[in-house]
Amino acid sequence: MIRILLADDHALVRRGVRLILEQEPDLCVVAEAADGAEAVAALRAHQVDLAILDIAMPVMTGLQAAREIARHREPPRVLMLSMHDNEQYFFQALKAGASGYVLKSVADEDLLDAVRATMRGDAFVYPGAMGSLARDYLDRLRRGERVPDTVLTSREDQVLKLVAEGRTSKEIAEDLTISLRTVERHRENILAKLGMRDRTQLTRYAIRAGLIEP
Amino acid sequence: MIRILLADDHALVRRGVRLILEQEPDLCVVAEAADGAEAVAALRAHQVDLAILDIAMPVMTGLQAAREIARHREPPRVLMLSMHDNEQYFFQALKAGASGYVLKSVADEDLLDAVRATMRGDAFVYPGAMGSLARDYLDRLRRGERVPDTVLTSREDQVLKLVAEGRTSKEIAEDLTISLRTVERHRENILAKLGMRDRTQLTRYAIRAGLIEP
DNA sequence: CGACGAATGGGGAGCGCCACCCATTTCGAG
DNA sequence: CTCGAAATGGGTGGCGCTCCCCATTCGTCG
Repeated sequence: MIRILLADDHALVRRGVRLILEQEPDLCVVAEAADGAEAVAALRAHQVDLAILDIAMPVMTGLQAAREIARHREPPRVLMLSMHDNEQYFFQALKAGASGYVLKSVADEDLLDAVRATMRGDAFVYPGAMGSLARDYLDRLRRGERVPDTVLTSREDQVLKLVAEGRTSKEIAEDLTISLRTVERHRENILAKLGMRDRTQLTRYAIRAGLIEP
Repeated sequence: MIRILLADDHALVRRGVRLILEQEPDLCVVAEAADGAEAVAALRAHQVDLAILDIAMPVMTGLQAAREIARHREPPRVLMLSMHDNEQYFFQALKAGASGYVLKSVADEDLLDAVRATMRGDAFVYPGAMGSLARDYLDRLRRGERVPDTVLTSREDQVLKLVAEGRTSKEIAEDLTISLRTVERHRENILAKLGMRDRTQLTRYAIRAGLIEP
């Protein structure tokens, strides 16, 4: 019997996925959560074998929750649920310690396959239409190549979130109690790392990355 | 027997909502669609009493599909499914001829209630946590007051889309072969109408409105 | 017809954003 | 211990964005 924690901010989606999962006799959803913080809390209250986390959730995103969960003594497996076939997400899920990455656009059989593959201990699972960048990445991993780490630092993530929310550099500097120049420095580094040129692209990226809600 | 068309770009969500609906003996999902264009096409092929449309879909959004459907001779009822409790969406759904507006964050019973209320011919339905602005709006409608039309013009929509994609005013002016000053004029009007102050907020709005993908 | 909104265009002021240059401190990995 | 990466801070210049002012030409609706 596989005990599952299901986290998604939309009750309707949660209910639907639960019905899909519980059509299988050996799968049982023992807890639900509407955001990342609830998910982490639920893990303390319930014995869970597998956590299925939506990426885009308020309060704490699925990615943040996965990082938190990975620090436990006996962490459950983690399957990330995502809206879009986005490579940045995929990389971050990988780094956050997830065992799989499933798109909401896949069929229900693919979700069930991913659940079983993950519980068997298979390597990183990504069923359905796999993006070419993601496939390249997994191929290179299997060949033992190391890949450049393009992910932002935690401070840059923090600044990016505020930028994408529409705050000005001055406001961000006051929030973080650092100099205006340092905020602008972080912004420059973020733009350069992501190959972008202005705030609007950062906003869309932050939404894709689950840092903010649309 | 109520025959339902279900349109959502995520197969997993579609499957889940279908399971919720078909727990009721008198509800039957006779067709599914992954975008607005498919939904409109499916209506020609099937006899449908109720169309449940997700707002955010590729190719053609649920709002565009609803406007299209409203032009039919005997249009089915339309229930909009939305991710967020956003007033702009709500207004647009109303104008597009929808009979109801249901948040994905509501419980499954609320969805079923909305389906039945809509089929009974009840006025605009909005179960669950209703935003204060939306409630005001419906109250004023019931009292017969007329409300100001805050929706953007088609030209403004066009400019907004390009702004949200990160194009500069100069680039937009070249695209639309109009003056730089006219583009800036449109931008000012858009910001004023929506009560926003910069491009990042416009980007998030455009994503919520389904004008662009994240 | 007259009024109003939509679309078009212009000038100017102020500030935020982004790109380029420079630096120091701290901390962890090799 | 040394080297690099992360975080901190400074200066300068150009251009984009936003907010004021102004205008004309169309439609449409009462």
